[in-house]
Amino acid sequence: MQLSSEGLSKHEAVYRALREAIVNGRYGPGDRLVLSVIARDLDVSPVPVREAMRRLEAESLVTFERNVGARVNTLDGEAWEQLVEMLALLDGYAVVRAQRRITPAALDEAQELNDALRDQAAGPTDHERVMSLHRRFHRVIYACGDNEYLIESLDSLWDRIDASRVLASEYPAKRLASAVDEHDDLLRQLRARDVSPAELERCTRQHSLNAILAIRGRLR
Amino acid sequence: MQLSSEGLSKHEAVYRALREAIVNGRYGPGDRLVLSVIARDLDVSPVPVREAMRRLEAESLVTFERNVGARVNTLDGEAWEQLVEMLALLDGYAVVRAQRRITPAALDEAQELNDALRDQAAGPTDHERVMSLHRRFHRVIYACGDNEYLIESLDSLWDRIDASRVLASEYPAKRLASAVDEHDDLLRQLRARDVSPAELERCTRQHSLNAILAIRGRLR
DNA sequence: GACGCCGGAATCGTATACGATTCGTCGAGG
DNA sequence: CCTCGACGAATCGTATACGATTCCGGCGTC
Repeated sequence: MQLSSEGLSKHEAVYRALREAIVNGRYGPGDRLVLSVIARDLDVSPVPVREAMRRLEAESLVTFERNVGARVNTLDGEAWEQLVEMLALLDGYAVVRAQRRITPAALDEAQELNDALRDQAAGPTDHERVMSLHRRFHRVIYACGDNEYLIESLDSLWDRIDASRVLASEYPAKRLASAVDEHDDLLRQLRARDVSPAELERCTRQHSLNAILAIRGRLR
Repeated sequence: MQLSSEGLSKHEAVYRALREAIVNGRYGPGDRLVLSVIARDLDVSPVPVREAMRRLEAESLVTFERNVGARVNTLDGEAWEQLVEMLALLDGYAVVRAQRRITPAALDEAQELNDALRDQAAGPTDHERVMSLHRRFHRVIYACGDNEYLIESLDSLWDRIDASRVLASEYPAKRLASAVDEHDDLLRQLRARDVSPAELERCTRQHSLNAILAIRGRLR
C-alpha cells in the first residue's frame, strides 16, 4: 500500500488509503486491521493510523473490539438487505430531485455509461468495471439532485455495499442485463418529463429492490 | 464536564461526553474544541480526545481545520433545509415500515408522549423538554420499523439537526401546536390501518417539511 | 489422551515529548 | 496614525514509550 503524499496530513492519507482498500476489496469483510502492521506498511507511527480507523469505524466500515483490534465489517444477509433497502429509498428520492434539474449533457453522460455497461453485460464479466460503471451511472444523476447531504449519504451507502463484496461475488449476469434495461427506461422517463414524481420514485425504488430479489437466497 | 467511567475505554467516554455536549447545545455551532483544554477538563491525555473528535468529524458534528483545530459544525439556512428534507424522506419511510409492525403498546406510548407535548405547547415553552419529547415520539415509531440502519441514520440526522440549535432557537410555538395535531393524525392513521402506504408516506413527509416552511425566513 | 493452567508473544490503549504551524501582538518604520 | 514584519504563545500533528489485556501454545496433572 502507498500513501498519496500531497500535502495531506498523515492521518488523512492513511484514511484514504485504508478506505480505498476496503471499498475495493483489497481488504475483505472480516479481515483484521492491525495497527502496528499498517503503520509499518505506510511508514507512519500508529497514532495517525488509529485516527484514520476511528473515522472508518464511525462510517461503519470497520468494527473495533476492545483490546483485540479492528476488523473490516461483515454483513449478514439481513443487514445487507436493509442497507440496499435504504439505498433504494435515497436513490429514488435523488432521482425525483434530479428530474426537475437534469441537463441534456448529464442525460448523455448517463446514457454513455449505461451503454458501456451493456457492453460489459454481453462479454465476460469484469466485476470491478461493472461496479464502477454502475456507480458512476447513478452518481451522474445524484449530482443533478443538488442536495449535498443526499449525495454524501448515497456515497456512504454505496461504499458500505461495495465493501461487503456481495455484489462483487453474487451479482448474477442475468440481473445485470435487466438492470441495464431498467436504466434505459429511467433515462427515457427523465427525458420525457411527463412522468409524475411519485411514479418515478416508485419505479426507481423498485429498480434497487430488484437487486435484493436477484440475490436473496444466495447469501449464507 | 464529566466522564461516565463504567469500564469504557477513555476515548469512548470522551466521545460520548463530547457528543452529548454538542447535541444538547452546551457547545454551540462554531465553538472551538481545543484538544488540550478538553483533555485537561476530562483528565485524560490528548490522544484519546483526538480519537473521539475524529469520530465526531466523521459524523459531521465537528469540522477540523488543519493545524488550527476543530469547531462545532455550523449550518447555513440551505444546508439546514437539506438536512430536514432528508429527515422527511427517512422518517416517512420509517413510518411506512412501522405501519405493518406497530403494536398497541407502542401506539399508546407515542400517544402519551404527544399528549405531554400538547401540555408543553399550552404552557411556557421549555425548548429542551419539547425537543426531547418530540424526538422520543418519533423514535418510538422508528423502533417499530425494525431496520437498524434506518434507525441509525435517523438518529444521526436528528443529532445534527439538534446540534445546529435551529429548532431550539427558531421553532415557533404556533408550529408546535400544529405539529401536535399532525402527530395525532398520524397515530389515527396507524391505528386505522386502512391508509395506503403511499398516502401515509406522503403525509408523513409533509409533516417534516412543514417544519422547514415554519422556519424558512427566520434564518440568516 | 483430555483438560486446565501458566507464561510469553502479540496487540491494544494511553501518556508524554517535541517539532511544526498558525495566530495574535507589539514595535519599528513610513 | 497606519502598515508591515518579526517574535512569542497557543495549538496542532506525530513519534516514541510503556503498562494492560488478550491470545496461543506448551506443560503438567488427572
